[in-house]
Amino acid sequence: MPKTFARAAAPLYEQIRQLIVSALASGEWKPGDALPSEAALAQRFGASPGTVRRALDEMAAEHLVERRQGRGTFVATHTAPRNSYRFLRLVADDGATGFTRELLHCRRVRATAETARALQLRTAEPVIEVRRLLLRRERAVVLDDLWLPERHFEGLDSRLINAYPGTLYALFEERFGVHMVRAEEKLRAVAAGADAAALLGVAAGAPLLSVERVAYTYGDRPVELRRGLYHTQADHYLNDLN
Amino acid sequence: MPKTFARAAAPLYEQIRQLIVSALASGEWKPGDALPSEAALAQRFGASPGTVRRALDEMAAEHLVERRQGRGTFVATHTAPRNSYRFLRLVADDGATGFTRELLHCRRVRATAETARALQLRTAEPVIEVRRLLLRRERAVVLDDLWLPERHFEGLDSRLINAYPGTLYALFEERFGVHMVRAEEKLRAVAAGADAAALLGVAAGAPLLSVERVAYTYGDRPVELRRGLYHTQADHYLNDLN
DNA sequence: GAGTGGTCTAGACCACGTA
DNA sequence: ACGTGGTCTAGACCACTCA
Repeated sequence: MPKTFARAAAPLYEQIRQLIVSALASGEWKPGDALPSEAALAQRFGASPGTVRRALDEMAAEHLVERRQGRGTFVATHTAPRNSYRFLRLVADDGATGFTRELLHCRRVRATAETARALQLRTAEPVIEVRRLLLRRERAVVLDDLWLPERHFEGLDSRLINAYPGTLYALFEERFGVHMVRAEEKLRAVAAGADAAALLGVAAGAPLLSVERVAYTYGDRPVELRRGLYHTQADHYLNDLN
Repeated sequence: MPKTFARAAAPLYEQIRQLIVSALASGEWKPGDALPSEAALAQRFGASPGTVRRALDEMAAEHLVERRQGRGTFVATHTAPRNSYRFLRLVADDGATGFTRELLHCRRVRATAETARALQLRTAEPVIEVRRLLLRRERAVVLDDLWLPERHFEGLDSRLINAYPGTLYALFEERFGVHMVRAEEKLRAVAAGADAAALLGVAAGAPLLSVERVAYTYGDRPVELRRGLYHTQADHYLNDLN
């Protein structure tokens, strides 16, 4: 193998990582699928197994793939029960987890300037707006508003959401081939408006935790804007810093 | 017949990682110090350089050490400017960062039951209580209350805090040998009480972001409880999910 | 038993920082 | 020129899963 070539380029393991990410983005392997073995990938990319291993280890650390000894390397999926609430940091004070869902509406609207900016769309491009509640023990704790670019979610409607047993991200992945990879959240304390107060069963003006999320799919492309209002009376947003 | 033996030993790189952490905890190398080279550590632990490298890479991922090509591996320190706000996720909406500080008080008190539980102390053990403000552009945005076990922070007082130019965590590390490694935060939206409202310049009852933090030093030992109230009018708590 | 990822080793060479 | 970490390779052996 040639060893010396002007290296302004990324290291080989990083190039391989990006090639595998591209393959994931193109749908060559879908969430839940097994990737080829390390040896096969090494062959395909003309690198040593150790180098491919390093690329896969980094992807596992980013939750792009999941490695299971004796079985293989699998594309990460929101379908797996363990990943159901990967992006939802709200836990009950007593440690309870899990929610029931109540869809309020799902409709086609035009992107506001702000939504367009967050999703890198043009203003007034069609987006799908979803509003729903998350409940714990019959009590609403989260009011979520979502905006999704219609061109990635053609056909998404109330019937589809209500018929699907899993989480929204699992639905997006299964029905629309959009897998969420990471997200950025901005948190604030706000006073409840009249409508939110009514839906969450609190007084108008009560403090709520506002969570604005932009979620990204492969290649850092933003595909969801979400604004959540969390009622943090008996729940809290748990965050590990390191 | 499945062979079910007691417990498999941890892998060698993990054992080595723990040995190095113990050395850090014992103060063999202090924050900012250079560790011995990989080769020297390999010699010391009787392992191959590759195994030591893996241990160090994992420690670098946890921000326990910092690796610099050509220079060496260094114990992570809160003294470095880059780490000044490692645990403070509040950023201005315009992206500005950095604060000025105003100490309100620093005094010796007895641990409440709740504080004792968080810090794994006995109730009524002596702790040091610190209250301070963080300001951005002359405006108070954070009201912080801290509780520290006195046995780890003997001699901490207002004079010391006011005389020290860096962050509290840098002070703790330099003067008391307590280096913060990670933290857990619980976030809620709350209504401002009278005193907090006055200090932060908001109306009583205004929504504030409550941040309860427990910070840990080497070996997952809790050494600080902190309750922050963040005024999130022109600032937000930024969090990356992956 | 065959195939997978996990651990551990050994060594070559490169890039970087310092003296 | 030297010592450091960074990359890449090659191969042995172990642990786990499944047919």
